[in-house]
Amino acid sequence: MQGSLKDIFDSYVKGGRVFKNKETLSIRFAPDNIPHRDRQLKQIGLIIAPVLRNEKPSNIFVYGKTGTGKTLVVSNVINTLLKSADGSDSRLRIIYVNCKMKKTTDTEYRLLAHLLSYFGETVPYTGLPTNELYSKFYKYLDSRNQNVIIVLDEVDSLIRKIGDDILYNLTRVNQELDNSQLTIIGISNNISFIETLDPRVRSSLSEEEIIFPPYNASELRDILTERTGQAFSPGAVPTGVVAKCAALAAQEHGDARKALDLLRVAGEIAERNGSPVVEEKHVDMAEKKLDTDKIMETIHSQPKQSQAVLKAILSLYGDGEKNIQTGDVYDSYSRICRSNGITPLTQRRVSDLISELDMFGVINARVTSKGRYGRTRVININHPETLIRKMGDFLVGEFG
DNA sequence: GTTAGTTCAGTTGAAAGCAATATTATCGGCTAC
DNA sequence: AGCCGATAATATTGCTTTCAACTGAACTAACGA
Repeated sequence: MQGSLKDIFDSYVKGGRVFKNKETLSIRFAPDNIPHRDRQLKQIGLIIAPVLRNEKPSNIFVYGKTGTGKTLVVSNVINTLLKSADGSDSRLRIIYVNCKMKKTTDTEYRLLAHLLSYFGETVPYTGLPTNELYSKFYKYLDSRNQNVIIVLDEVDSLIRKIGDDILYNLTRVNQELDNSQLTIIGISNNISFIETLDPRVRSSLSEEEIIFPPYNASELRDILTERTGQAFSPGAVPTGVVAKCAALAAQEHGDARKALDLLRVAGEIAERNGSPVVEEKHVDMAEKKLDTDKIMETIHSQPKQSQAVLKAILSLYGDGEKNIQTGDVYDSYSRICRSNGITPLTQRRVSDLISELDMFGVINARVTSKGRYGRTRVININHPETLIRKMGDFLVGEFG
């Protein structure tokens, strides 16, 4: 009792110091304990354990939606494995590649170059035929007796870009090697992704499949509770707030990442407002802020043309137009292009851009048949006024 | 009142054009023998 | 001779445009009761 009273005084003295260690809420932070993932952890561990005896484990294919702890669990297993292997003489090599990182791995060549660089082999940035890299890679693997595990995080985006040839080649590497062994762990967000693969690749890559189901609200609550202990000052986060974050994130396919973001941003807001305690209204504000940030970010990263289309839509919306149609947008858009010295695209393309903006959730568009008066997309914007104004301000900056 | 056709205003899919990059092939110069 | 880097030649992308078939309900006209 006295301890907690002291805590309250302490935090009061520090002037609404909500966080103790904010780092622990970041995505990059790897906690030692991963609640509700014991089963997966054990499964992967069991499958992969044979490497310690220099035997080849099965290839593993891991899938589950974003924020279900796939990467976390896999990297946890890997680290523990490396620690256990430290003493023994098994020649264990683990390579982790995040295929989403555009720069390093957007072609077969780049990926191989990346893998080779793990072996200390530098290859020219460009200029060598891809086959050369393969044989180099094989040679390197085979040059010494070793057990190599390659973790391909977000393989689905890799395959979408460069096809499944590379997986085919990698999975059959073992037949070519005499001394070494290669195991592949593929991690994917997309569950249906495995079905798009070549059957041969599919069977060898997914010798073992591990599924990460979404967290439900109470599991999320456990995760958050665990992290709040590390991240926040004692007593700064009431259980109601944790529950609220968990519930909000559970609505969105149980994304733990989102739950943590909510909590972190809510904490930041509380701190900024000088409140020593995170309140539920801060969570609401945090959710709005996250939404806004996400949309503003997508807008920022849109190409000029797409921004111009959005500008056209917004200016129609600003004129009080309800039920904006593609034709109107196109007129307004070509006006904007003319006054800004941009060459306008065809209506065909603009139509696609509109549906893209819809997919991103920036606007809301759906095709409606207006009977005798044709068929078109009806566009509206379902955002709070503040966000719309923010969008408008940004686009005025771009297009005057 | 029902039914069968029309019609509009784009939507959607496929194919092809085009410019920017990436990958391969080729060549001349340089080094080591 | 063999290797290296530079450059030319070729292939691959990513974004657009062109062409053309398709859509679905409001509107119309004809139908039958």
